[in-house]
Amino acid sequence: MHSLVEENYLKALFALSKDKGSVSVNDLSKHLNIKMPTVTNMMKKMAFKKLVYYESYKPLILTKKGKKEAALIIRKHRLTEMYLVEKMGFGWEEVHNIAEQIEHIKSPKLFAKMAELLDYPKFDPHGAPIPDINGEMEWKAYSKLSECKPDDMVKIAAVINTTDEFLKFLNRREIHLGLKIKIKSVEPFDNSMVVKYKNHLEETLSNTVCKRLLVEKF
Amino acid sequence: MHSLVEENYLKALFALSKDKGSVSVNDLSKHLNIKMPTVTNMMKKMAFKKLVYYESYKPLILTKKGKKEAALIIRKHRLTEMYLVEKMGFGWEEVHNIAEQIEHIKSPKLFAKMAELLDYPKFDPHGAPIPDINGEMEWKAYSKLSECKPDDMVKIAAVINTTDEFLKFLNRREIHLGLKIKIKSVEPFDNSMVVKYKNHLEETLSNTVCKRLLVEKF
DNA sequence: CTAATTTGTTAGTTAAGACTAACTTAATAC
DNA sequence: GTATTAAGTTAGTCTTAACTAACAAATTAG
Ligand SMILES: [Mn+2]
Ligand SMILES: [Mn+2]
Ligand SMILES: [Mn+2]
Ligand SMILES: [Mn+2]
Repeated sequence: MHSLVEENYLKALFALSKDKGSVSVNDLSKHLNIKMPTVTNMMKKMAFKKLVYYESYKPLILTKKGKKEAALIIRKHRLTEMYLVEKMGFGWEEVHNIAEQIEHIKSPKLFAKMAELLDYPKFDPHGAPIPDINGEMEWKAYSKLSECKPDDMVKIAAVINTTDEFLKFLNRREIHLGLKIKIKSVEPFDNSMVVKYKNHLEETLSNTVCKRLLVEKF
Repeated sequence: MHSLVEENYLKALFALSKDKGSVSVNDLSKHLNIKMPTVTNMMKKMAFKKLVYYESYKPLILTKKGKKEAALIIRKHRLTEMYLVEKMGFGWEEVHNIAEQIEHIKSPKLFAKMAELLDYPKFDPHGAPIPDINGEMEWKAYSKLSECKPDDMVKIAAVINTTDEFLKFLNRREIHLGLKIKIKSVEPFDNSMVVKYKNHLEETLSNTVCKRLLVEKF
């Protein structure tokens, strides 16, 4: 088994390599708030464990094994978040920090039970996909709300770059997963949007907000 | 806050000082499976933090602060066990190892929620009392089944020195908390008991077993 | 009461995982 | 194409929490 520390490196590598497929020592260092020499050291250790490909001065790449183990930790994280929201009554803005700890619990049975009680959920409370027991996961082809046009009718499918503050902001605006939104207009100078939903007939959302909302058109 | 390691020392000190009120370095060392010099070192560190009274060659005594913090960890442990059994469908023999990990989670809200959902339980699945939010707890005046006499009618109130194996043994015999038992006879040479309960009309329980079962007479 | 045994302490070592300082390689700017 | 800046590595240090070996104190036995 891996230490809690290694597990957090794995998750960070996985998250950061989303697009390019590789990560720089610098990025990883910043993401984890750990100085670069410490990261270099840990990468050598994890390379020895076949979790990551490491060569001096080259980008870091997760091995197949590393990717799978990362995905399984993310599975535990997202199952936990879903469990806390669905079965214990937490708000979606409260669960990340608890899941950050519980994801390291060693008990396949606990997470199997969560999955069972939740009826094998496919998404976490923020709309992110929950990897299956083999670490397989795929993001659906969502668009960002910021890329939509006036008169588009969309449904909120996921929230990205979620901080507690951002989620509390959405709570105050009564914006949640599954919400149907109509785009009334887009301000050309700051790309903010005026949208309509439920009993909010004219709500303005900044581009910062719109870039963090993934939507499905319908 | 304290480290996971310190928390485990606190729990061990609390558990071992049940009777005498103090613990030897040797006992603590054996209980935690940690060599004596390591324990001595840790006691000095915890004495500095005012968790334990420590003087060379004297028995270890928890401070009021140490006792309270230990009790609050035990509260988290027992709430978790109760939650796993009552809300997630685990057997009483499956929950200890999970609780051993979850007791270290830093989230007052998680445990507040468990307590609320369980309707502020007073006992864990093994009959042990759950300390309140101030770390207060008291064992009721139970007797050991081994100390009962023929023809006594008793109710199983708690199980002590619980190992998974012992609990599985009780499962096979259909012995559980709340079960009403009649003592038919006691074998004088090995103190084993012949008892009657439910549809078990003549079950023999060894003294080892009877010493681990706490009962209420009625 | 002394001897043997058990218990406890001191000193020194180790591994994990962090850090800083100094140096090297790679990337970017001019 | 050299100079500057940014990124990455090496070497050495620190803290936590473990260990062993050696010694000292306390307890128990005869
Ligand atoms: Mn999360
Ligand atoms: Mn984590
Ligand atoms: Mn337990
Ligand atoms: Mn524990």
